[in-house]
Amino acid sequence: MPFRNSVSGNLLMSGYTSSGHHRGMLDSSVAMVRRMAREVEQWDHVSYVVVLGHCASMKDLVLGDQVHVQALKKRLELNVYVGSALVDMYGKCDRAHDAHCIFEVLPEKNVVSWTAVMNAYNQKELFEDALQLFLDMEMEGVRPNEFTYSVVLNSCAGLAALRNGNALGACALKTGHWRYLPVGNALVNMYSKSGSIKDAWKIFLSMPYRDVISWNLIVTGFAHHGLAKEAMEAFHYMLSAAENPSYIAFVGVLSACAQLGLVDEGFYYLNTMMKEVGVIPGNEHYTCMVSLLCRAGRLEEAEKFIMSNCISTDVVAWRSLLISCQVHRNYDLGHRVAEQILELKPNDVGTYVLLSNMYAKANRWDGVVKVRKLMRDMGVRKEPGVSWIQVGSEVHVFRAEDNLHPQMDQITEKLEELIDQIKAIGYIPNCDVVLHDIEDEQKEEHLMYHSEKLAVAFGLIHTPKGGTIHIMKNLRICDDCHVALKLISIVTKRKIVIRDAVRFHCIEDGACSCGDYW
DNA sequence: ATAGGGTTAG
Repeated sequence: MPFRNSVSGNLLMSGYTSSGHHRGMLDSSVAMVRRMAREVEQWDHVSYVVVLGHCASMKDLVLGDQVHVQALKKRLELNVYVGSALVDMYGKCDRAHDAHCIFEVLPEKNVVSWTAVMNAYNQKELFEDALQLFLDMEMEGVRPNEFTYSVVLNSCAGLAALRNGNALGACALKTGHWRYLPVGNALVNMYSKSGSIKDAWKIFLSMPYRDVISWNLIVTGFAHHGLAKEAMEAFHYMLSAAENPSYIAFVGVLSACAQLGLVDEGFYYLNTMMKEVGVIPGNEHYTCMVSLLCRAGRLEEAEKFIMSNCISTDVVAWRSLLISCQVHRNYDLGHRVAEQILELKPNDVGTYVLLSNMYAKANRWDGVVKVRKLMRDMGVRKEPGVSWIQVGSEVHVFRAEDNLHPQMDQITEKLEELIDQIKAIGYIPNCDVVLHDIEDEQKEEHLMYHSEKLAVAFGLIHTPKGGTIHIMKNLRICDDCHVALKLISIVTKRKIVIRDAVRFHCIEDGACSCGDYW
């Protein structure tokens, strides 16, 4: 999943058993509906729970709604079992709001009801709300069990809320819930997505059992952190543990190779996958190969690779090439690729922004204006850049040129001080990316107020000396911020971990783990 | 008898 999820504001902090009279109920939904109409008079609350479980696993909202109506007629919707099953069904059918409404009116809520509604929010990527529900549940005195832990750890992973995740991890350790495989996996996932790959690895090693998901998580975790060697080692460790190498693990290894431009290794794994392991490569793998070739500067080969590997209709693969055209300043190919993408997906915001940035880099201001007009005509708007940082039990959110934060004066002052300090050791604002925010006016100070710079300044004020600063961002970090953050890591002697839309940048002593290519 | 949980490219 791309790390695009954002946060909203300052908060925080079945199956069917074929026994008895249920036999044969699940032949098909149509048959079910008919049968329901015939037999519904005889249903008790257990029947409802079983049928709703079926609707949930089949994501059959049509049937689910009908069962709901019948349950209302019989006044069974307030039964804690039926109610929880309804919450779960609506959650799984992507109707978090309905799930929450049913949950709200339940007179008796147990840990299952709470877990089901939290899960419904996770499904919708409303991780902040899910986490808040967990806190509410604790206030009500309902004790979490292993199911709850794995769900709420997932919310933390989605928010990259390391502090909450850590606290929950400590509880899971104390209560022993961490021994359950899904909880262990959720912990590995949470640490990895929150920027603490070392802790993810620690948990992974201490897990009493591992399954293919544990292995996939650790391989892709290393990959996201740009630790290609470790990803490959984990992959081979996986093989030696007699775990079948999976489709997903290969995605991890290939993306690790792509990040470091290890062309030979990448092709070696692609061949191994097809010829020795018998896993059929999919779009994900081919896209990794495209970015691998791009990373090595072999753009024309990358283009040929897309055309000859059945992914010529895959926007992600083309966009990977487009980004690379911008990085390598190959504007002719870039234009061709942008046209290609817009033919496939005329409203693709990212493509317009990249195109405009390419024009800006080439000082083609006429082109920039043209793209802006085109965007307006097409009615596409750039997604605003948002960065956030967790300090204490609160998440603080910054938008580019945000002046909404109550401590904005102090933050600006700190930032100006930092900019002066890094200018003294060679920082020159990089105007290429002034138009990163294409909707905005072309003012110099835009660079200075990119959301990640604000978040770092805030982090420096509010975290203990020498502590690592963890920042999350919904878009990819821009060139100028990347340079600035590297220099800030020198003058402040701080480690800065920033997770952007696609990967982690671990910045320390003036160097970044991405090797300045992303 | 009956309800709830984990992984995938950019």
